[in-house]
Amino acid sequence: MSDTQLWKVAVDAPLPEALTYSFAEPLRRGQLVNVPLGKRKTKGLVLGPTDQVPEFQVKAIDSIDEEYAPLPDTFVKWLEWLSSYYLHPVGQTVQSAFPPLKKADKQRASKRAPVIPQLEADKLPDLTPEQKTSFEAIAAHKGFSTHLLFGVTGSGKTEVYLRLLDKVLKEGKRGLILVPEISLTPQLIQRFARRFGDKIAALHSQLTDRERTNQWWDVVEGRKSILIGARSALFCPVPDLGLIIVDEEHEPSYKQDEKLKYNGRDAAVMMGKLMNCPVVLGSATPSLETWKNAQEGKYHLHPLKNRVANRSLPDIEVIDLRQQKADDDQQKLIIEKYSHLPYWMSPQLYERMHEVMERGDQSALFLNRRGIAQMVVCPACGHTRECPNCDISLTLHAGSHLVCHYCDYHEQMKKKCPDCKEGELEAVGLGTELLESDLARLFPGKVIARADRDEIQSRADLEDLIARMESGEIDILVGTQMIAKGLDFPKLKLVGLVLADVGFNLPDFRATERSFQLITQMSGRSGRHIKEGESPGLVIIQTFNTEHDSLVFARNHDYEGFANHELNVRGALNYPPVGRLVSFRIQGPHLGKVEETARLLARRAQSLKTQVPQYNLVEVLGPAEAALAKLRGQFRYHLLIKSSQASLVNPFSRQLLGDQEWVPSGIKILIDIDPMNLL
DNA sequence: AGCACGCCGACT
DNA sequence: GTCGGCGTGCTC
Repeated sequence: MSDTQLWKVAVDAPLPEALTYSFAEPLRRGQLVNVPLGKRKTKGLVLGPTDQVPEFQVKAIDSIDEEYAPLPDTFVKWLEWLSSYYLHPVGQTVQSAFPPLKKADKQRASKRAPVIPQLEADKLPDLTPEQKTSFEAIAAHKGFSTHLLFGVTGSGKTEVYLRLLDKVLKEGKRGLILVPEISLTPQLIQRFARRFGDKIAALHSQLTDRERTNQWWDVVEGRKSILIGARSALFCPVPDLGLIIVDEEHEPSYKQDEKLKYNGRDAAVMMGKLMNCPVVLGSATPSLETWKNAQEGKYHLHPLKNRVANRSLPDIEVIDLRQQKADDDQQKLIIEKYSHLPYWMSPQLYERMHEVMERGDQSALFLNRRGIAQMVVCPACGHTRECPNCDISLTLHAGSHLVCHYCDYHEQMKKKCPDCKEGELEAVGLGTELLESDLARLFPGKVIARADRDEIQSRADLEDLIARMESGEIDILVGTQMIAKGLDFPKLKLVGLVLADVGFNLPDFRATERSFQLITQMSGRSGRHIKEGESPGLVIIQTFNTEHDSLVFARNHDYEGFANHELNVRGALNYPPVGRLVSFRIQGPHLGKVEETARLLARRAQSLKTQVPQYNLVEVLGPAEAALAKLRGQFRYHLLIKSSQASLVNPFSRQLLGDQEWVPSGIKILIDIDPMNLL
């Protein structure tokens, strides 16, 4: 071997570490190179030179990929942090930093609408005093600092973002704004396009590979100075980054739940730190993680307490669904009068819907369950139809279709119970499809639309629905939480949560937080355009548990009260954000082997605890069958690692997994650092 | 992730 | 006999 330099290269393969290659010519960290790997060729990212001469035969890098200039050092650092923090193979982490196709050599005319529309410039609205204060306080920061823009819905957070971006642009820097995929609608992009014209680029899941590639180059080569996108937009190396904004920072969808299980919000804060620029997190219902950081002074808090134009918050009315006893004659009369209502519709909700529609306004009903019924049960033997691949009951849809909501398995519902062959299967439960058909009966002649994953499959479907809501064609909208977020309809004056309990009882320590957020978001949909003097919008929440923590605080619009209360609850058990959590999932096609490996993992964890003194602050929970014990033919077990000492969980998890040579074949172990979903 | 090797069932 | 099914193992 000659004295050619050795390099650490992160190759595109699921290897825990970078591999060592030689190259006779000069090379730079961040450069994409072509390397041989086994019998094939692949791409790799140069992480840096190394002096360590390995005992095996080192291969040479084939060539430099001339298409890409080396990625900036801070950006490579960010990729390395992602890989090490989330325990994901470094080679597969760095691949996301490149566009899917080769650079286009000439612009070809596309039949698709442009990614960013050309629009007339907007004139600047005046800032409210609160907006002005927040803007100035954030704008005073040049280097890394994290800000929580805590603004109730309708308080004008977006206008603050726009002003901050405008300032950053005037300083010759670039801005990156992350939004949840679901709210990355043409309306939002239009709003940015009206302010910043052709300086905008966008990256989201609806783009073709060619559009994505072109947007990437537009940003990287500086033709566009603001990038707006879903969490994956973080992987576009924006030059001269001066500001990162994460809108709706509490959204669970910022967490990727496969492959590299990163949280876009946390990764954005780390990027701000490495790029030395401010990060603004915006929310009406901040995650407890962010709220805690703001309370402790790690993040700067900027409250926006008032809605613009002094629109008042809607009234929240909680309806107790527990059956009322007919004690007296008057009660009997009332029960008699409303006996035609389905059990899920309270007389109060029914009357309010009538009132709203008589005024020509719209109502919307939410229920976080699709279909007609959660399950079909045989009344004779108690048999429920379950998915053959997943441990979950099949949901009844129109046309007697039974569907698995996890793997999309379909079957036709049989009349007779397939188990005892005697009873006739009965539908139990409630779903959006059932609401829709009941409503059609209760409000004949009214236009009812449904918005759930079955009905709204593409962006075009959603666009169409939005247009029909805006034009006032639709009287009643029924949907899952798909429509709880971000939508803004002037004539929507009543929002109903049909059964709040669906969210209360999920097997997840964040269930109460999620409920609070959902209720608050829903209230944000109602009466956004009330004029001075008009009565405020109305929110009706139906529940069997009127005293649930999330309701008690949400009905008073008391986020701070809720957050402080919930932080105490979490702290008592060291749950995040007070403690840290890592979830290990053990899965495979044979139950016995999965169980055995889960127990082996737990034994390794217990023995690791005794080897390092500080690890007595680490709790090992489980192993236990996962809440979703079987999914797509794979049995699943969980092991949870919890600690009050945040810095311990990552090294503990890394050591626990070790070289993975102890893992038997046919078993996969998936690690989720800071999990959002414990199913 | 690929791409090999390797060891059993049904094919011209 | 051998073509190919996908379980198992390795990649500087």
